[in-house]
Amino acid sequence: MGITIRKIAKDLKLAVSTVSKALRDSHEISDETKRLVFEHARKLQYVPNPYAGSLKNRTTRNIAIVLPEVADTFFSNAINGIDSVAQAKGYHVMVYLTHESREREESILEELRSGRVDGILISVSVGVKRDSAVHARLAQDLPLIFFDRVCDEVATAKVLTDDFEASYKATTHLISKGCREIIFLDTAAGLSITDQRRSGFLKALADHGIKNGDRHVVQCSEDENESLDTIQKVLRRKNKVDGVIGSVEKLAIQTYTACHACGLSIPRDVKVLAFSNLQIAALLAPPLTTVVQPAFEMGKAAATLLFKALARKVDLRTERIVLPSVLHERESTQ
Amino acid sequence: MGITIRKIAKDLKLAVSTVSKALRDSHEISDETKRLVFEHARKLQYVPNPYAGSLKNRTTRNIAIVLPEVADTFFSNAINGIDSVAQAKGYHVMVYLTHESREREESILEELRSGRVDGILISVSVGVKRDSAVHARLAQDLPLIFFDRVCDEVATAKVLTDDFEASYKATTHLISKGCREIIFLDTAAGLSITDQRRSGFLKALADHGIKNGDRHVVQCSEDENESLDTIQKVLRRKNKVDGVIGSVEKLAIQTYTACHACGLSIPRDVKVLAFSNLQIAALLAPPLTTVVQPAFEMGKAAATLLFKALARKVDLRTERIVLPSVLHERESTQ
DNA sequence: CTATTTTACGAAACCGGTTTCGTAAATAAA
DNA sequence: TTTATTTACGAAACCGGTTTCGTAAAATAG
Repeated sequence: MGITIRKIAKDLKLAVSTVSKALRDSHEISDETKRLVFEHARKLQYVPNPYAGSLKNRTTRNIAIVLPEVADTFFSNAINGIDSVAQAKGYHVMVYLTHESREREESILEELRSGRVDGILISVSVGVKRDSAVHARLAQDLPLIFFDRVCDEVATAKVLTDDFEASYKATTHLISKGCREIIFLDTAAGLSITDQRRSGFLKALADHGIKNGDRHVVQCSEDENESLDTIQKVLRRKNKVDGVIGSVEKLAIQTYTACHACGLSIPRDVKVLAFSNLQIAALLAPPLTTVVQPAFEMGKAAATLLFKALARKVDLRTERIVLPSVLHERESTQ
Repeated sequence: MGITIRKIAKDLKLAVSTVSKALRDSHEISDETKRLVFEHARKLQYVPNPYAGSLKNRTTRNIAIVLPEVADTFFSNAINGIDSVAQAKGYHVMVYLTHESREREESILEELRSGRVDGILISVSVGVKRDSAVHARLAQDLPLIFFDRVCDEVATAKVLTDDFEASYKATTHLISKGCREIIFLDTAAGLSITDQRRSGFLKALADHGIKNGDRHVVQCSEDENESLDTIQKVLRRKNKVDGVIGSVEKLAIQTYTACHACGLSIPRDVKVLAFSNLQIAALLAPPLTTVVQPAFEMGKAAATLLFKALARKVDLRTERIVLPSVLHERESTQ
C-alpha cells in the first residue's frame, strides 16, 4: 500500500482536506502549513493516486490511440507525434491495436465508453463503414478524432492528407514517365484513404485520355500471401503492366517481392510507386518512389485538436485538417 | 455523466450493493434478480467505471510499456507480442516513449509509482546504469519486467536474446567470408545488449587469431548525422575495412547510406551485417544479412511473465528467459 | 472596545464502485 | 412445532482523493 494523503494528515496532525488543499497550493492554506505538508510528502515520496480524484472530477489524463497496427511506419510516426503533445500536456497514452478487425475495433470502442480515457484518436480498420453507428455514438460520449483513415459520415474532427491530389500527382508522374498500363493496387475493403487515392488515380487516367480506368484497379487481400499472389498474376497478364501504384505501404513491399519473383526489372519493365512512410525507401533495390504522408505532424495535429476539445475550446464536429503529402521521386519510376 | 450502478438500483428499487453483486454474478443474489439487473444494465448500456472499483481492490487492469521509441521494427513487434497477451487477458496497454533520455525515463517511472498501472514492461534507454536506483525501487513497488535492454543488477525478471552467442556467430560468419578488418559499430552509451554483442564479437575475433580487438570497436553517436559521419570516416581509413557489424538497426541503415556516399560496393568492398528486425531487409540493395531477434515472442514472453506475477504465481526476482536470435544470410555478406 | 471581515483549518459529503455485516423471511432439521 | 440454517437482500463502510461548508481565531473596521 502506497502513501496516502491520510497518512500525511495523520503524521502532521492535520485534516485530510487541509493536506489536499496544501498540495494543490490552495490560497486557503498558510505558507507555513504548505511547507510542512510539501516537505513531509517529499520525504515519504508521496505520489497521488491518479484515479482517486478522477472519480470526482471525471478526468483521467489518459487518452487512447486506436489503430490497425503499430508495425507500420505511418502509424508509428503518428504515435510519435501524438505522444509528443501528450507528454507535454502531462497526459498518458493508451494504445489499442485492432489488427484490421472491425469486430475488435468495435468492442474496444465499446469498452472505452467506461471512462478509462478522456478522449480518443482513431484510425479505423478496414471494414468499418463510413457511417459506423458505434463510432458515432462514441463521438457523442467523449472527444473523438479521426486521423488518416476516417468515417466520413461521423460528425467529428478529422485529420487527413490530400490523398486525392497526391494520388493524382503520383499517377501523372507515372504517365509522364511513359506508363500507360498502370495498375492501382487497392486494399480489400473500402478505406476512406484508398477511396480518395483511387479517385485521384482514375481522374488522372481520364484526364490523360486513358479509358476504362476501372480495369486498372486491382483489389488485394488482407492476407499477405493471397495478395502477393494477386499481384504476381497481374504482372504476368498479357497486356503488359508498365506501372504500379501501391495504395498502402504493405502493397509496395509485396510489389517488390512480386517483381523479383517474376523476374521483372524495376523500373525498366515496370515502374513502381507507393504511398509509404518507409524511411529506408531510398535504400531499397531500386530506391522506391514514394508519396510520403506527414505522419508525425498528423499525429501532432490530431492530438493538439484533442486537447483543445478537452479544454472546450473547439467544436470537434466542424474541425477538419488537411495536411499535404510529398512525392519523393526515386529510381523505381525513373 | 454515464450510467452508474446507483441509477440501475434506483430504477429497479434495489440496493446498490444488490446491483453490484448481481452484476458480478454473486451467489448471494437470486437468478430472477440477476436477470432483472442484467437486462436493465444492457438496456441502459451500462459500462462500469474501471477506476471506481480499482480504488478498493487496487488494480487497474492497465499495464505500461516503457521503451525508447516505437518507430523501430524490434520495438513495434515487441509491442504486438505484448498486446496479444494483454488483449487476451482483458488488460489495457499504456505506452511511454523515452526517446533515449534517461531523465525522461526516470520521471516516467517515478509517475508510474502512483498506481496508474498494475505492472511494467520496460526496455531501458541509453544512459541508464545497470544498477539504476530508480528502476530498483520501482521493481519493489510493482511488478517490473525488463525485455531486451535490461539493468543487469536490478533484481527482477528479464527477457533477453542470446546476444553474446548471436554476435559470436555473426562475427564468425564474416570471418568465414574472408573478412579480417571487421568493425563493430557500437552505440553511444553502454546498453546491456550492445555490451553482450561487443563481447561476443571480441571473443570471436580472439578465437580466430585477430589481435587488438578493441581497435575494431567504433563508438557511434545518438545523433544521426554525427553517427553517419563517424561511419564514413571509418570506412575511409587507410587499413581498409572489409566488414561491418551494426549493433543496432539504425546503424545498419546508416552504414548503407555511408557506403553509398563513399562509393563502396557491398559486399565486394565491404560486407555488412546488422542486428535488425527490418522485414524488408531482403529488399534492400543489396539484401542485408541480419541477426533477427524474436521480437514478437519476446514481448509475448515478457507479458506472460507479468501476468503470472500479477497472479502471484511467480517470483520475478529469479526469472530470466533467453530466446534465440536467428542469422539470416543474404547478399550483403556474400 | 465592539462589530465585522478575513484567514486558516476541520468535518463531512462525494465520486462509483466493492465488500462486510446484519437481518427478515424461507427452508430444513430436530 | 420449535429451533437451526439458508437464502436474498439492504445499510453502511471503504478506497483515496476533491470540494463544499462551517467556524474558531486573528485581523481590520468603525
